[in-house]
Amino acid sequence: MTVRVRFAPSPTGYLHIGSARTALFNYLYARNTGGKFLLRIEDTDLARSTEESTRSILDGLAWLELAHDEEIVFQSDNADKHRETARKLLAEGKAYRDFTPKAEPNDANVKDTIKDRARANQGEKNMRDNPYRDLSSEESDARAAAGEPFAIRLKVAAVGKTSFEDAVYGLQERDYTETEDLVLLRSDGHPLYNLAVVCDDIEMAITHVIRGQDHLTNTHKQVLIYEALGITPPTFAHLPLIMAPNKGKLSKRKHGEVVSMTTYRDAGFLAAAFRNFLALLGWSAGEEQEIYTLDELVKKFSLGGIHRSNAVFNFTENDPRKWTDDKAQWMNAEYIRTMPVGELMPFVKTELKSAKLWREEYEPELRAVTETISSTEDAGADERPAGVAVELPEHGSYDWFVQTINLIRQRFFTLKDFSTQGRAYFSEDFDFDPAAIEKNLNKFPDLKTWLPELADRFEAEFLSSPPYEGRMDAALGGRGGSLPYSEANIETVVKGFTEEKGTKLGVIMNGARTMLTGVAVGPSMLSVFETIGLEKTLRRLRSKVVWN
RNA sequence: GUCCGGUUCGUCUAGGGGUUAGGACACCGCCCUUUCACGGCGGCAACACGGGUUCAAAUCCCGUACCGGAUACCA
Repeated sequence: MTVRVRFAPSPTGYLHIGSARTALFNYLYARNTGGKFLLRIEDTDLARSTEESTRSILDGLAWLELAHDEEIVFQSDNADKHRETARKLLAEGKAYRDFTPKAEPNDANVKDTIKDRARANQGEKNMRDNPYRDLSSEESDARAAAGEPFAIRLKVAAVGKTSFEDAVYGLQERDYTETEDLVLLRSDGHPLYNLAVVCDDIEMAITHVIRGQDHLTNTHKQVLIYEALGITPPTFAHLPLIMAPNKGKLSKRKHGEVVSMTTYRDAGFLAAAFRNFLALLGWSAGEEQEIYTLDELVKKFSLGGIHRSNAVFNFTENDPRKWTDDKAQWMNAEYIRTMPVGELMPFVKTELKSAKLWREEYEPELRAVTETISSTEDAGADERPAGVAVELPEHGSYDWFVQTINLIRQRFFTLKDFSTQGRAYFSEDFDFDPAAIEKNLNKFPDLKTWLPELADRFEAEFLSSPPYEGRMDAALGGRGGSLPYSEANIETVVKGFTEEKGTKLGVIMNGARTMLTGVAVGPSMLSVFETIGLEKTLRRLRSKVVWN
């Protein structure tokens, strides 16, 4: 029997971290077993469901690249079938009409109301004391025919228990006395969640239900419905919950953006990195590896590796550096620094494009490196040991653009960094970090004259030379010196200059870094000089904009 | 309240009778270095508690505590 699993979100908000992880696990299980991963939108509660939410959830799944098989099922489309099923159970005497008038819910905090009621009823409530439970079918029919409103409830036996073997939590048992005669159909004819889910799961031939642990008690109710229908329930696998840092519930309302998938997409996270992070929240392969390709996750995933205890998703509100989980951030940085450049390149392109920093002349290089990677995919790029940095390409084997991306990504955390911290590599219009100015320039006022002097020295010594001449830094029209503008030569010249001035190398280098890139952090300054190119180096060292 | 579930470093976790209780992130220190949020090396840091069973318990059993979930004519 082929495995068929489904991800069944209710469209009442964006895709949040918990559901994203549920979707991922379903996806991994389907791919691992060669089964199907289906998607069902549980929009039974029309009042709360919105099309916008559906779209947002679909966006989130698309971003995570969790493609579903087959058509999306909208639960509301099946309402007639749900009603029919309820009527069938009624006709068979497995359900009954409850003519009790509907109690208006106290909207304020439903949860508390329910809790209070449950507490109040404690000890004396008999789950089988509904006066309509044993009404004769004649009387029940007559009252219904007379137009009296009724809900349909499942008739749960007085003695016995439901049980099922959960793939994660093991044998689960619940005495019937703990389960009320649940409502299948509302008095307005609306099918309720548990009925709808069971009907749809049967209809979709779902073999494994993988969902959050908060559904554990629903499962008992659903098992009851399966039994009434005479159908063998699927295998259930309940997932531990993802909690907020205070171990409380992670909620959209309370925690907002930090739990939304779109936040991570927009913050410059790589889907692959976030997926990797998510996979390790509540599941482990039982080994010490941290970085997994999707293929590896698919290969290694098993329900047995799912934990039983909840996991905390750590973040600190109002701390820009720790706004989300440390490990998620580290994971993303790790991917950005170590994934094959060719794989990273399309994302960089998108980022630069949206910041209006992309130039068509980068395109051929991008294509070259992307193709190189994909054509050697099986042989090398993907086989690199996890966590090991990709070696820089041979000098000159790639062009300026790829070389530069490869250089600057070493210190980046998100895709955003390419257009913010890395902006000076692609545009003349970049900002200066005030902290960098303070630390690297203002503290050494001599730099105001020294740096333009350094520019003069560069101009006298260097020739704008291969492989970085031409296109990226305009020729100096023969005014330059004769040395190639390369790291080794730059080092000699800068060291000589530093000695003349009787200062420390760091002072000159850091000052130059700030002038050239606007920030205080980056790769080796010698590489930066070379990468920025002679012409821009001269112009930026002589710039007056930061001095006042 | 009741039912169900859980509890290993701050966090994610490995380990399921004998381990110096391992890894990752974070943090701290040192090294590299012109800086740095890269890299290298190192450090800090955990079996919730109490009883059993056993030669031996983080591991098995019972209880307690704490945390979480569920208790709807919501999903």
